[in-house]
Amino acid sequence: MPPDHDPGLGGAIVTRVLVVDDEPSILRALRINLSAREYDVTTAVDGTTGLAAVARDRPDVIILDLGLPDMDGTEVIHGVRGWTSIPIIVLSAWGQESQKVAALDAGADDYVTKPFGMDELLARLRAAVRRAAPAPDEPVVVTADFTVDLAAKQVVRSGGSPAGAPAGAPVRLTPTEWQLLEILVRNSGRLVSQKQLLREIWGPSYETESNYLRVYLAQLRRKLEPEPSRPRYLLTEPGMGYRFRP
Amino acid sequence: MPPDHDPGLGGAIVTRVLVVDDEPSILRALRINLSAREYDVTTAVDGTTGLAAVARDRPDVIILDLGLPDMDGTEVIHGVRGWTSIPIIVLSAWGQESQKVAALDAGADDYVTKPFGMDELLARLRAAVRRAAPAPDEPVVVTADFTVDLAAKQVVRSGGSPAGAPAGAPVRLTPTEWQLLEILVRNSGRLVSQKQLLREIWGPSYETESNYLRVYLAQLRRKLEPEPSRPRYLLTEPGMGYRFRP
DNA sequence: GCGGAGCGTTAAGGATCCGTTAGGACCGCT
DNA sequence: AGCGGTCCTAACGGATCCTTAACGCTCCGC
Repeated sequence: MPPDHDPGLGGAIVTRVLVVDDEPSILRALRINLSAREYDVTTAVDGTTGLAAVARDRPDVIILDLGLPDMDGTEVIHGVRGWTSIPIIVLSAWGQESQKVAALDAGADDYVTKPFGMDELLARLRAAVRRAAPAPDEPVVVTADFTVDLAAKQVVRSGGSPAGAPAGAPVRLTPTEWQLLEILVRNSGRLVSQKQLLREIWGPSYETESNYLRVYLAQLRRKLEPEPSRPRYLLTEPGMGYRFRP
Repeated sequence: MPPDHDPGLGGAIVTRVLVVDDEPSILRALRINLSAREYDVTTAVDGTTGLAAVARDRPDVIILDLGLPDMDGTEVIHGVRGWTSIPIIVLSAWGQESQKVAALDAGADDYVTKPFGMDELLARLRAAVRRAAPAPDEPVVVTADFTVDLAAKQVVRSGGSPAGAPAGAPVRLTPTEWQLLEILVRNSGRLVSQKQLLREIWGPSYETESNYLRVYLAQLRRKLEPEPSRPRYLLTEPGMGYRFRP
C-alpha cells in the first residue's frame, strides 16, 4: 500500500479538503502541506463562512478548528451533520477533555490536539477519506445485445438476439467464462494478449496453451454474440490476442 | 442525541467490544468502565488470541494495544483487515509518531495515546461505532412468496405457497440460517462468493468448508422456496457462489 | 498448388461441485 | 436426567464444469 493517498488515474480523482481555522499560521502550514500532496484545499476563517463553504464546495473532508471567533465548534459540527455525513477532523488546543467528548458526540469523526505532527494529521486524513469511500464503484458495461455488471457478476440480455431470448434474461456463465469476459471487459477497447489472458486465468505455466482460449472464446460467443460466427464484440486479432469492443 | 451510546430497543442490541492488551491494569480499567456503560466486553492478551477472538466473537469494535508481546501491532491490523472492516481503535504509548502513521495506514480507524482519558476513549468509541453503522437502509425486502424484515430479523410468508401455509405466518429460522439469508438479501441481486459467506458466518479459517453452505442453503430453500428443488430466489452459480434474486 | 500455422468448433472422459439425507455432539430448558 | 432444538460432519448420487484431443477452415509463404 502506498504511504500517500491515491493521486487518481490521470489526476481526475482529487480529494478536496476544507480547512476552517482562524489562525493564519496554521492555515498557511496546512495549505502548503496538503497542496504538496495533491489535495485540493479551500479555506475559511470562521464558522459562518465555513458552513457556507461546505454547502458550496462539497469537500470530501473537513478539518475544523474548535476555537473559532464567531461560534462554538460543536455548533458548526451540528450545522454540517444536519444534512451530510462528510467526515470532520477536529483541531483543538491541548487538554480540553470535555471539549473533545462534546465534539465527537456532536458527530466529529476524529480529533487532533495542537500542537500536532503533520504526519499524524495526514495519516488521520487518509483514514477518514478511506472510511468515507463507499465502495470501489460498480462498473457496468452496456452493449446493444447484452449488459455486463462487474459488481453483481452478472450478464443479462438486452435485446434478445439469439433465437428470440427475452430481454432481461440472465446469461449463465461458468467461472472460467466469467473470468475471461471480466478481463476483456475491464480492458474495454484495448487489446489483451493471449499470454496475459492465459497467465491471469490459468497461471504462468499455461502461457502457451492457446487452445483453452479458443475453446472458451467460442463458448462466450455462442452465449453472447448475435452471430457467433461473425463476432461484433469479442474480436480476434490474429497472432496477437483478443479485444472487447463496446 | 443522548450522550451515552444507544442501549437498543428492549436491550437486544448491545455493542460488543474486544480489548486486546497485555497490561492487566488497563484491561481491568477498560473492562470495568465499558461494562458499566452496558458494553459487552471480551478480552485477549496477545495478538494471536486476539485474532482468534475476532474471528470467533465478531465484536462490533476492537480496541488494540500496539505493544503486544507476540507480534507487531500493524500485523494484527492487517490480519483483521484482510477479511473484515470492523472498526479498530489503536492504543499506544505517547510520542511514537511513526507508529501512529503506520497503524492508521494499515487500516486502523482511530488512535489514542496513553495515558488517555477514559471519557475521550469512550467518545472515540461511540464515534467509531456510529460511523460503522451502515445507515438506516431499506430494511424490508418483499417477494411474491415471503417478506424479509432486516430490522425486525423476521421472515413472514406472503402467499402461503408450500402446502397452503397461511399468508402472514412467521417463518422460524435458526441463527445460522438467518445470518446466511441476511447476507444474501443485503447483497440483493449481487453474486456472493462462497468464500465471503463462509468468512462472514463462520470466520476466515472456514473458507473451504463449502459443505456448510450446501446444508444451510438446502434448509433455507425448504423453508422459503415454493419449489425447493427448483429455486426462484436463492440461486446457485456453480463454482462461483450464491445469489438472491428479488 | 502445397504445406504449415493459427483459429473455430465439437465431443467425450474425468474431475469437481452441488443437493440431499441422516446421525451424533452439544447446548439450554423443564 | 430427559428432551427438543441447533449445529457439525460424513457420505452418495447426480449435475456441472474443465481438460484434452481431433478435425475443418482460412490465410500465408514457398
